[in-house]
Amino acid sequence: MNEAQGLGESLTEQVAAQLREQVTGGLLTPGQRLSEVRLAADLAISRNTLREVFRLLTREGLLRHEPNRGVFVAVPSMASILDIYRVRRMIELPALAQAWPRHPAVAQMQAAVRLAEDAGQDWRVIGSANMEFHAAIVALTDSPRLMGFFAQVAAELRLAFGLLDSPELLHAPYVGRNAEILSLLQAGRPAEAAAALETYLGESERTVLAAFARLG
Amino acid sequence: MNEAQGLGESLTEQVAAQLREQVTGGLLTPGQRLSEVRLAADLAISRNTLREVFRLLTREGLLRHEPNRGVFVAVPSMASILDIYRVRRMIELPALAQAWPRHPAVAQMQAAVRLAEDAGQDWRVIGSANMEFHAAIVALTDSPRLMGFFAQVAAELRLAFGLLDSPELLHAPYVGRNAEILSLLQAGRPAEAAAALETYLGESERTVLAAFARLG
DNA sequence: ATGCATTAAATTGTTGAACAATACCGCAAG
DNA sequence: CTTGCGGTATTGTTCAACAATTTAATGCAT
Repeated sequence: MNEAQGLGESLTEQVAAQLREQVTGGLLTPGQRLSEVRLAADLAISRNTLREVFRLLTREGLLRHEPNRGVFVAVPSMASILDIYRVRRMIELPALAQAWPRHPAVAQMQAAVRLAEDAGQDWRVIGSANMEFHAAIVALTDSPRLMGFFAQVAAELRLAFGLLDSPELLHAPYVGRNAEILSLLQAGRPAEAAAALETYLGESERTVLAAFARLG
Repeated sequence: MNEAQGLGESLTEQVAAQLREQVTGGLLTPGQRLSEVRLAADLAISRNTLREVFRLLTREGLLRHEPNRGVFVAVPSMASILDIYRVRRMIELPALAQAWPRHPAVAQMQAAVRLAEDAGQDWRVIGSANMEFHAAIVALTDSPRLMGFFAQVAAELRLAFGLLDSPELLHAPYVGRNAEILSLLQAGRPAEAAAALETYLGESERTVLAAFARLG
């Protein structure tokens, strides 16, 4: 079990990234139970290593661990979505309002906008680019802790998105807004950019909650 | 290895709590290397279980993991302290400013204040009570994500405190301020309470940074 | 002595098997 | 229909082994 080792990264972290992708990408259904023996066999790793991965992703909030019962894909609730958007406001708004318009992360924001604009109808790429845009906003703070925390929360949100029916409606309307926020920031008007982001988040939250309520 | 099982909690989490306490309590020196075989023997657990614990605490920021070299107790830097206080401001100030004066967490705040007042000269208890006070402030938000994030950051800060020489100076001056903040909140003046907390955090940060600079 | 390549020892990374402890499931009895 | 009981599957934890890598030691040439 040592063929395609990804240079420096331990197997545990590789598999963690892989599983993270599968969970947030919707390949694994929320609530689904993950059998240790079966999943270990599927991933071609040992059960012990898989348990290390489980501990990682459980702390990230993507998996839920019930003692002596197993681990399950976390199932997003209305409360968790409300909480996530609250955290996003608390982090993203000050980050943007206090931003230095020539911060390196602005380039990341621009790259994410371009990526979304050139993505055509591929909502998967659009969604990913959208999240990169907001991660770049948080990167404006130069705070490793905020960036890590946001990445975690963003992963949880992606998990919730995967539960909804029409994902294109959740991302597509916002690529234009991202571009607007970016140009406001580049024009040296961070306060207005933050204001635009606030309405953005409000609408996004409403959309997500509505789509969520439509499921029961 | 199944004598004093702590009712429901898995052994991994028990040991994680134990190690967390040892790290934040200063029993383990920052930078110190933690040998898997030796520590596993000391804790009377298997190496595999210990590795699960390592993964937990590494993600919490208390340990650092260098591939193929081992795990070390994280060593706080000036940058990390600055970052931590920035996060604290961002979380605690809005939490207090928007607080409902009759929120259940107010009781926790009060309990922490009393505990500190009755602690005499035991700076260990005072420091612990102080942290509980601020955790209670975050609990005012009813946000599980913010609470978890704060707990993590607070643990990192305790780790940094352990590095400093006169810990009583870091906590003792602030028990009075905590009481003041609490009474302002109970009096229905959360804005003023938040303002008091802001000066509190500013002074505390300056004190910590000064003590830290005194080490090199 | 100093610098450097090579070998040996120690440690981490990962696996597989084993067993205990717990939860799950079907079935019989009341 | 519920309760109690056993059998089975799964998780929790340990142990022993080996591969891979780092660290230390050794010896040699300068």
